[in-house]
Amino acid sequence: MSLLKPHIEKLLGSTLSDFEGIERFFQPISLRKKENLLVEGKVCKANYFVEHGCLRMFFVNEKGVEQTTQFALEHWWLADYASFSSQSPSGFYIQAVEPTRVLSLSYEAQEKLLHEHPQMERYFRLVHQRAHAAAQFRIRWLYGHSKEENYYQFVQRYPEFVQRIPQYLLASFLGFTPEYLSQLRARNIS
Amino acid sequence: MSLLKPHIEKLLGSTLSDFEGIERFFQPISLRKKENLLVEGKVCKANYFVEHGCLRMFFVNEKGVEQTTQFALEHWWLADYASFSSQSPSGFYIQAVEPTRVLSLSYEAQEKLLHEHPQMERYFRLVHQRAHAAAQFRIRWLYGHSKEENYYQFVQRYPEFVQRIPQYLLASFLGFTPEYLSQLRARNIS
DNA sequence: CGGATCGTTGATCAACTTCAACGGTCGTGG
DNA sequence: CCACGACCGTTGAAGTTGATCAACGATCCG
Repeated sequence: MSLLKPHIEKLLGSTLSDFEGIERFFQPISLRKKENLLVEGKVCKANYFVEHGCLRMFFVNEKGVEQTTQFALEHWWLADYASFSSQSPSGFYIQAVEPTRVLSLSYEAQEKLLHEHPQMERYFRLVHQRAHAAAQFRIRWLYGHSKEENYYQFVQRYPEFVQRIPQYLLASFLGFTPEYLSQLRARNIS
Repeated sequence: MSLLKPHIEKLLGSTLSDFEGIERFFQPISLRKKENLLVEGKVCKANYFVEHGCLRMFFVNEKGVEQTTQFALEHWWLADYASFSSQSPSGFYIQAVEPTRVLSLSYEAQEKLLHEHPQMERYFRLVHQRAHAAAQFRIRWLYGHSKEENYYQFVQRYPEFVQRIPQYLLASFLGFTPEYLSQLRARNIS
């Protein structure tokens, strides 16, 4: 419970007097590597705040290959928001990349939290606005460059993260095959 | 001013008694075809709600080609939220695809609106949550299929919209060249 | 030790781009 | 109202990018 309070305070720009009243809506969950928080076909019952570790969101395409669409590190919220909002079945998986600790805010808990603490509407408005901005940036990035350029830019921008995850996940996230990633790496060990 | 009130009421699930108090923060703007609301290098000063017509967001890549990343039709909000949130220069353009009428909510006006009408925090939280969900869906869609499949699915899903916009914009949005789109069409007039 | 998982390498192949050229249409100025 | 130019869509040839498939080596973990 060490990261959430400062995160809320940072976004709201004020110190929280009643964090206990907010905290009680969250449930901590510890995940082992490769453990799932959500599987395809199930409803995304909660919104997850990463306290420690790393989550990824992926789907399985028609060829049976996992396609990673998103990672979430410390401080980030993750859920399938289409599924979460309407409490309908999801087409995604959410899985721990490494041992991970999250705070889970269930759909019902979030409703009650927002009702009892209306200032949290503002917090989540800002969280989603930021995520929306990040998505716009991401889409631009996907359009703007070849896959090779994408790779180099990503490595340059997030070198520590590239160290942290296996290569096949990086390839999956960048939208190409592990074989192609190997070729890029081979070319560049110059 | 006909679309905004029902949209707010729909998301908040209640009727608005004081719409006049909200309305006054918005400024209507009429745009001719190809007129710009935002150009690269300028700050995205407002958040735009489309009343009638169609906007597109695009950037110019290093080859000088316009890449369309987003369209906004009636009921949709559009802004470069990274630029808007921090009032810093944008890397995007926002342009009218056809004669378009928007309601503009400037950054300062939005701040005041949210301060005076805190229930609007909930409204914008829901707007951004939906947009975030749409972005997740969009990213999945970009990853999931070849460009050819993307084209067919898009035409099937939004046939009326495909009629409405020129082909070179559709190609730009789908992430390929107008020439390739021509080939796809030629193949498929079967 | 043995099997599964991960990364690598190379050959072949399909998807898509690029470039160049052409025809139609639309709108604007004369 | 016509003519011209700009813009848009089309076609085809050649070139690139990245996928696929198959085989192999290394490493990790039981």
